[in-house]
Amino acid sequence: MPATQALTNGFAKHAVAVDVVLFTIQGGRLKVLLVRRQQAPYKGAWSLPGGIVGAEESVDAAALRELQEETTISNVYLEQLYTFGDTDRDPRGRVLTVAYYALVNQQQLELKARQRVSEADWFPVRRLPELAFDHRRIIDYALERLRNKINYTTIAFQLLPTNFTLTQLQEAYEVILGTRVDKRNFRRKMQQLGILRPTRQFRVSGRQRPARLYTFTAPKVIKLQEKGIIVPF
Amino acid sequence: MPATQALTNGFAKHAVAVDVVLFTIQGGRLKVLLVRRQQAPYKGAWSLPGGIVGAEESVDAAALRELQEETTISNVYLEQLYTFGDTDRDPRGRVLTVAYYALVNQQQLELKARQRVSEADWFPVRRLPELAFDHRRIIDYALERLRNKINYTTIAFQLLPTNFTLTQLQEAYEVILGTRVDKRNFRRKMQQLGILRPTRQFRVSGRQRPARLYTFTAPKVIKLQEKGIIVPF
DNA sequence: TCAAAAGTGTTTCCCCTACACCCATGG
DNA sequence: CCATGGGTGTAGGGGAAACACTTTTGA
Repeated sequence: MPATQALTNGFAKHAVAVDVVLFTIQGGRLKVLLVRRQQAPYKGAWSLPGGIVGAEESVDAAALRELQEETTISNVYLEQLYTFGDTDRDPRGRVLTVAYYALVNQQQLELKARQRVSEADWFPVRRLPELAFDHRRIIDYALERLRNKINYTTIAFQLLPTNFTLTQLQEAYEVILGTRVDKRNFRRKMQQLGILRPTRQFRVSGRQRPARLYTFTAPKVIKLQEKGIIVPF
Repeated sequence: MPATQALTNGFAKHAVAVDVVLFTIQGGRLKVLLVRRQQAPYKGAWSLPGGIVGAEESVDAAALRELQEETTISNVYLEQLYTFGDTDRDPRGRVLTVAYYALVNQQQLELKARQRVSEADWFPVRRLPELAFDHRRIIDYALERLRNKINYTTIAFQLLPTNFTLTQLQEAYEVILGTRVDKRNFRRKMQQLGILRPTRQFRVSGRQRPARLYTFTAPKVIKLQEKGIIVPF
């Protein structure tokens, strides 16, 4: 018997799923992508995009695959959240799920709408419909993680286009934290962090003064170990 | 066909394990519990306590069970860490593992030694032996989580006996963070947090002035949302 | 000229930090 | 009386918070 078989015989095996909480900011609200279930249980209910992990597929790869089945987005920020392993999560029987969350910006979103097959839509996190399984709990958990992490990392930039105004950036923080932020303090702190580069472009919207566009200099999401915490203002 | 069967037929199923990083403080060092593997692969190598999740067992319950197979500890602080889902972690084939970490104090430890069957021992996190699988990585991850979380929660108390001196508490922080801490600042900050209650007891050790014993007032691990961050001093 | 958002500095206060000596006890 | 850890206060600096007016543009 090959060594490969030693463990896989005689031990319990489990159905393992992935579920992805995909966040974006749209119309000044934080939203999540939900898909309508085509089969029982919870047929017709809204649920998180997700599915079963393949036999020879890594869990991370499965999460990415599910995301790409629902969208045409690439280069998404995707992070593992938590594994929900209670025995009674799924009425059909024992299904573990490894939850992820992901962040995209509206530019990336435009691509998506054309390609969708099954019904999917964006819902404000403060106005969620009834959800299948324990997906409401998973979203709550994702939101908590996002709120914490925005304070000491640069994930907020994942929700913005490549070029953005400082007001857009501030709105991202406000929408996620659910609080107002002082404009002058916010701008000073952001500029002190040294992760913004001003461009020579401006964004005109209506009849106000045009706003300067900035880009994010760091190539990836980074941890801010300086005291550059954003939270209370 | 009952609904229970709908999903469990025709889909990939996976072996799912739990692994637990059990920390304690002993002799002024942060240590983890390791057990010697009895079978191939990695036979004879040190590894984290852990095992396969049963068919009808929740993942949390499995982690707790593994802990109790190795120790007689109850009321342990146990927290899920991360799910390692690469396809090549285990040479026998595909095995997912859900990693946990746990914290115990020396009082609880004394109970343990009598009951152990298989070989197990405590190793300083800075002097780990060669480890089976990707367990080294799991320990590193657990340590990182612990170092972060000690700054904004009260988990450090899980490593101390019910009554402890302020010096013991400070040593716990120093051992975990790997840095020295200013005694006066530490004591002031801890007392300001309002989570310590002085007892009327003192601990005598040798020929010095006896140290007052304190207890932790909060019933559970709590988040410190005040600015009571502990880190830099 | 008006509406609407962009952009900009200063002061106050509190918290973090650095730092050194006396106390109580057992041997 | 001496060695050992227990226990205590203060002064200075820096970052966070509060706060309001001018600028630029299109209509």
